[in-house]
Amino acid sequence: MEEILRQQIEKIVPLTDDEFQLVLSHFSVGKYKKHQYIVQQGNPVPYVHFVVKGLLKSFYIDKSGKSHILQFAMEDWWITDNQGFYNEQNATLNIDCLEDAQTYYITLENREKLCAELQKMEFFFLQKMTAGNIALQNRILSLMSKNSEERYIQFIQLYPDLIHRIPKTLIASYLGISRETLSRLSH
Amino acid sequence: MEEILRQQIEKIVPLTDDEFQLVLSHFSVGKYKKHQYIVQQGNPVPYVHFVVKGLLKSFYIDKSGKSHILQFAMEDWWITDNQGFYNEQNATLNIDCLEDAQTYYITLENREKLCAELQKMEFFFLQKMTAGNIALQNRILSLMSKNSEERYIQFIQLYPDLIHRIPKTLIASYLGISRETLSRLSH
DNA sequence: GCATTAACGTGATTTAGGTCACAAATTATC
DNA sequence: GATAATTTGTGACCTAAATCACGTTAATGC
Repeated sequence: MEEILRQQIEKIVPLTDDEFQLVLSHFSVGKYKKHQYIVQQGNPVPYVHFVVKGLLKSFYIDKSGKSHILQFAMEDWWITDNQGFYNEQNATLNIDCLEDAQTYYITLENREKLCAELQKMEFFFLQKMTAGNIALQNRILSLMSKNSEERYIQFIQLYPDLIHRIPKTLIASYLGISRETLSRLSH
Repeated sequence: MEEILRQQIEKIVPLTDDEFQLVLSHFSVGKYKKHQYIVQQGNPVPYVHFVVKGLLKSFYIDKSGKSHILQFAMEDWWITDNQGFYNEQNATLNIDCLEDAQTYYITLENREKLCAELQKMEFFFLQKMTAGNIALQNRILSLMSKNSEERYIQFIQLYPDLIHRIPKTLIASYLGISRETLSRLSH
């Protein structure tokens, strides 16, 4: 399982065995069951999670009670409520497990410590954050410029693996359309 | 003008005079006129710009020819086509000036050099990128959970300064609604 | 293995917002 | 300062997608 984290980091910066052990020592392992919440609206957000097994989603519940999925996270993905975590505020999002899951998680303090001890990790996080920005900007443009069907097709292209692991209802919620509309699209 | 850049950085990391001179030496100054393009779809994106004067917008033109505004940038804001700049690809966005503008701009190479020479600048860029992520995620949730009127009200709250500098047509394009709908909202 | 819950499909109806068209008002530009 | 260009408002009409309401099928949990 550790290997997944190591490979994820080494896609961006090479690590010696010792360095990876140092990295690892700043993380903890968490195991969660399907339906379990790891972040809840209104509560603190102590960790960022790197998923090594399973599938999670982060979502926002609006004032009318409707739920909107911001992110899915499967193996090799990071997930947290960014606003809560980085600004040390209470969560505005919820995160729960769609499948039994295992993560490596880290606190803000340990993340900063790690970056101070191993400069290249700061570069790693900057690269990840940059890639995240690009993806988010593309999602915004997609929401603004594409209709339901185009967004669904794009989702299939971007995340072919997820289609078979996630109920259509949740994909609809991620795409910002109703489950009925999505049902009528998918032929 | 330099002072705006310095203050922007010092909001996050303190700098000595020498350090700031080092920072500054990696940037160049650009002056642009209203309607001038500084990034164009299909061309390389050599710089990130820090705006010290004026107002710019980045926008995407979809396949049906409609334009969607991704970002405005006035004094104290950063702007580029992230995907083009960081991945060294051709631009998918356009950036032009809504007012005569002046920026400090930096290449990817100089940015990396600067981070290597002055570690705290990497921390600075990471903080900025993180704040950007949070803002983008909120915008996505806003697009998914709020109607036109709510998004317009939110825009006014977030960017009260911009309301009087930007035609409503462009605000509509930023919010993802038609100018006619916005016109009917604003009483 | 059965009961409960969640997922999915589909019709009928509603609605927020888009599109088209035109006129008035405001702002740039030479 | 006159002319052109842009911005704004508003009516009439249209449409993509939401909502409501069923029934059916597939998972899931004990």
